Amino acid sequence: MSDLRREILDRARHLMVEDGYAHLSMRKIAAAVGCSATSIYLHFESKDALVHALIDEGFERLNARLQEAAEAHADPAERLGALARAYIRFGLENPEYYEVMFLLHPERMARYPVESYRRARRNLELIAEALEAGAADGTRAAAPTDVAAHVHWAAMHGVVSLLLARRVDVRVPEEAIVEAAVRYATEGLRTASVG
Amino acid sequence: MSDLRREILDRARHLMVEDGYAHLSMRKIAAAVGCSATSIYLHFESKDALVHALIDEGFERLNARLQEAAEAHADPAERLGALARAYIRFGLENPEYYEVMFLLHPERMARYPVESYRRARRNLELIAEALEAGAADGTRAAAPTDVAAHVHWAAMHGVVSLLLARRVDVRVPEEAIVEAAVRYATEGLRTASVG
Amino acid sequence: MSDLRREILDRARHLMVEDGYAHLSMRKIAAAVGCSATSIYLHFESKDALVHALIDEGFERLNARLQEAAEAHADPAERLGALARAYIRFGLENPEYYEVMFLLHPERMARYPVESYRRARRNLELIAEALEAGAADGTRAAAPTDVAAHVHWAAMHGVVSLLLARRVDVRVPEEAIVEAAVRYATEGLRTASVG
Amino acid sequence: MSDLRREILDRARHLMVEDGYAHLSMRKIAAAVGCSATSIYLHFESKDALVHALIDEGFERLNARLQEAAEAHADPAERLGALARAYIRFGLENPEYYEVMFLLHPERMARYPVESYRRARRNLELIAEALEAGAADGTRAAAPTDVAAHVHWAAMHGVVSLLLARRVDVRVPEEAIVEAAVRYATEGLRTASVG
DNA sequence: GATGAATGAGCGTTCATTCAT
DNA sequence: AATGAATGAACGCTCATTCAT
Repeated sequence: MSDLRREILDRARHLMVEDGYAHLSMRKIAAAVGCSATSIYLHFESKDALVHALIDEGFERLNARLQEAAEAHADPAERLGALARAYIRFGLENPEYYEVMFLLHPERMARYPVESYRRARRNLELIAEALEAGAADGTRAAAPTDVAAHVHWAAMHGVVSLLLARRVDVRVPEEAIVEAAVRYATEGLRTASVG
Repeated sequence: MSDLRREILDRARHLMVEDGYAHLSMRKIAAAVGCSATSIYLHFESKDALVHALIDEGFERLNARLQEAAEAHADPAERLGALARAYIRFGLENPEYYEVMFLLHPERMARYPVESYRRARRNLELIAEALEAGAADGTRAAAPTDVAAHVHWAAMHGVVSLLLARRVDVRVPEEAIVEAAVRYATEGLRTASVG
Repeated sequence: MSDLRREILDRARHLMVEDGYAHLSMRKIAAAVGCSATSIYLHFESKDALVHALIDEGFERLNARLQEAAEAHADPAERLGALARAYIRFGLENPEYYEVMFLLHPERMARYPVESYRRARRNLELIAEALEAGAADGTRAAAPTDVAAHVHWAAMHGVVSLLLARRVDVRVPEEAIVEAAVRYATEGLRTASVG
Repeated sequence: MSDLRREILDRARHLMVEDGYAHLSMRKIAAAVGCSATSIYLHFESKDALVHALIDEGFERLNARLQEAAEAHADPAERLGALARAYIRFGLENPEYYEVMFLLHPERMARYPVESYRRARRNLELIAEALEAGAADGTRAAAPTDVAAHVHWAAMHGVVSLLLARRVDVRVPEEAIVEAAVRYATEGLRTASVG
């Protein structure tokens, strides 16, 4: 992959977290990179394509983190907690990726390649697998794990997106919320929670 | 309130859910309403003012729903569940309001009157009060309720925003996710969950 | 003349000196007056007509000042000096009038009634008469007084417009320039100056 | 310098003298040039920047003319006359430049680079130097030359601006006025005129 | 592989003016 | 005598994109 392509992606990410997706423009990226706006088109078919590339990268990185977390813990409950923590951490540490990964509605994103979304789904599967492991060893009720996995994910996503959007009262320490959310996810999905 | 003003707000809301905030423009609103772009300025000082009016309306409606839910249940746990259900329902039934209320970063929204944000905070207080009532009657551990309230809110918000963004696999029934999330919120915030 | 009409003219004048002619707008005048923009049209056919009314008023007032100055001095040289001083003073004390009276090119001012310009010409005649009186009593060479009158006028106009436009170095005292210009006009038009 | 940039400047100048600064718009310039409005922004950062470029050019040309006039005459009185004539000629021959250079109020012109105004001041210095030379050789009283220089300038400026604004009766020959003004300036600033 | 020049569409906003009441 | 509602035209400016070089 060309250096310029790499540079463009990085600058675009940073611009996005600074000014927001709405204010991301080809000109500004070019100016930040130090090349002409035209040059970007040598590496990306369009602005959409560039954004899609960022989303892809984001999912790849998130996947790696979750995979790592999952593999580090054999115990289903621990694994679930580790997944939750890894997810939130990723979001908070990579706001540039997170925003573009989840704040855009797919239907509004002209022709986003389906294949990329498949990767997104892989994250859910990691959660679902942990839940199933829990069901298998009896620490967790057998239940529709796909539903539970979505709820788990939603809880994590909610924390990340409220924090990133600065919707949380600054007097409430971020770390406390994260830890409570992780515990919440771990405990909340226990036996009783999914019918 | 003039008919046109009402019409503008309604069309703007609908356009927002169709095209997203990013693509909302005065001209498009005018076209949808069937008036000139200039006419909008007879009712709203600026585009920002129009959006703020929508946000205000949204918070007012959400508030009403939550208040109603809270008042309908004396039992803290039930009240918490009712709040969760009301919140999610509101979001899913009013995607137009929800998007503009919660998906915009406040810092990027230029001069949104502080007073309106106070109303937003009122929602959180309703949750916090239910949690405190639970702590008082012993069904719930005494704990920093502000943290717990945020986590509760985040879980609901996560469900709403993933569903609105069509991030959830269509084969998983929406209703199942909502119900699981509500139960999850009710149970998950029990004694053990917040240290 | 109706009170509102008077009020409109006055506010318009003041707005003009504050924001400049370019930024004078019917809305702003209306807001300053405290009436609706539409109401202005009950008293003035158009924005141009309003501006023309201001110009008329301005010339009327300037005329009065010059007439007064001319009548106060029998000696031609003194009269000339008095006219110069009166002219400059008028300009500096009534920047609102002066700007609109002289900074607009007549050809750019849709249909300005010729009759008003006749009043403008009367000012020149006052100067010309003083010059002719000087020629008659021998203190001044017989010469084309219309040319001399224009030059006299131009010198005064130059001082006023540079001062109003803040083109003059602030370290040079305004009063010194005015006095020098008056003396200049009085002396400079002596015998030798006009061939 | 690109051809288009040159073309834009030229057309803008001509439009300004036809319609006045107030009616100068990017779209009109573009239409006159035969390019899109957007293209102008490839050569000028903003409308202000374009106007500033015109002002700069204007001062450069005026400076050259005055410098040339000053250098052509050793005798102070002659030099003063030559400066006056050169100034007036420049104004009458370059109404487009003159308007933008002197008819705009600097305070209303948003961030005009100070450095450019320094060049404007250089013109005044040329006059002041001639006056001082006159004082030195005794043909002129020692006196505050800055005041006298401003008055001299004002007289020339008055002639130019009245003529450009077509304020002068067409029956009075322009050439006669110019010559009288030059003579006036030369003589009028003699010994007696500045105390 | 890289660029400068160019553009049509669109943006939020302001304007003078008209018209029904 | 006065107004609120309405509008078409225009404003300066930014955008993603194309094309010849």
